[in-house]
Amino acid sequence: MSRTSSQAPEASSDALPRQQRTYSIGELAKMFEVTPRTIRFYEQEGLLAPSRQGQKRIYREKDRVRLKLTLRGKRLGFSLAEIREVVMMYDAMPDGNARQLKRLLEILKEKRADLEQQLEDIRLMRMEIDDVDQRAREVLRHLDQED
Amino acid sequence: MSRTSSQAPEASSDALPRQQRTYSIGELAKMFEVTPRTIRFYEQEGLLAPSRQGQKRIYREKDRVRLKLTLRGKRLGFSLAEIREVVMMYDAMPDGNARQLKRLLEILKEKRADLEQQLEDIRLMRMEIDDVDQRAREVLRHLDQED
DNA sequence: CAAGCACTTTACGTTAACGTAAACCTCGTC
DNA sequence: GACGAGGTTTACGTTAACGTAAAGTGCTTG
Repeated sequence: MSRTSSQAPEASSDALPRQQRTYSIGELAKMFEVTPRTIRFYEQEGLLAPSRQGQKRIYREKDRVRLKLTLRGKRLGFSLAEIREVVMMYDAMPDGNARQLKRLLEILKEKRADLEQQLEDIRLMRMEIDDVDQRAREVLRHLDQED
Repeated sequence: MSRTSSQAPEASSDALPRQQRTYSIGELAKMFEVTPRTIRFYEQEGLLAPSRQGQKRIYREKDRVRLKLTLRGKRLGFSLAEIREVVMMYDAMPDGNARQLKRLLEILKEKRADLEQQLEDIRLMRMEIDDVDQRAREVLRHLDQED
């Protein structure tokens, strides 16, 4: 697992309201500590849809948020397909028909269940780590005393 | 599929204390809902080391616990390499030298940090899921009223 | 003894999620 | 006008974590 990624740093110099700012692919990449390749790949997988200015990709606030959510999902071990499933349905919501919406609710329920399972897993793993930690410190203590 | 209840094949199979029980690869596989292939693969990757009885693998309680821990780690998105790192150092602990032990403590610290990050990620993702859920239900409510 | 399991090894196949390389634009600037 | 720093597409390469298929071993059961 990768290191903890910080909260998105505030857009620096300009007094532009976030909603109007745009980002280049390189900016986003540095911001989230991923490569441009990764960002293009996510687009190819249907997770991002930046507009273009000539050939160049232009990312807006919405895209930045999506990328943030995507990376968070990844840290939690979700596949890109799973993430897309939620993200796309979220976008299709406003004009969604009832069946689509109910399907969405189901998916959300599943995801929530996954998260609960993870919480339990984390709890248990924490305990085990603490245990190993304790033992290791104890062995160390004995080694120190031997000298 | 159905378990034909024949006469008890092996005596005292139930009364065995867990510590003495052994498992076949198939038993473990069903127990954890993975394939035998997966278990063999984990062995090949140095995460399990069952003894043999002739050609067949014999799993003891220790192996079962290891498998459990491994699968939990996987659910949390850790790679097999990461899991092995901890598990193997744990085994090397009793006769470990100081440098090894300190390295282990560092690794544990990292893992703990990962878990904390995950807790935060889960918290945020929960909120977002709740939000999407809310919106979806609201849209549904309106659709129902239209009829 | 043939058949059926459960197990074994060997080895090639597959998928997700990118990495990496090549070859090409398009600026601003020295 | 050469150049370097960004960006672009296309396409092949790589790694982790298994899946899958083939061919063999050993037991027990009708």
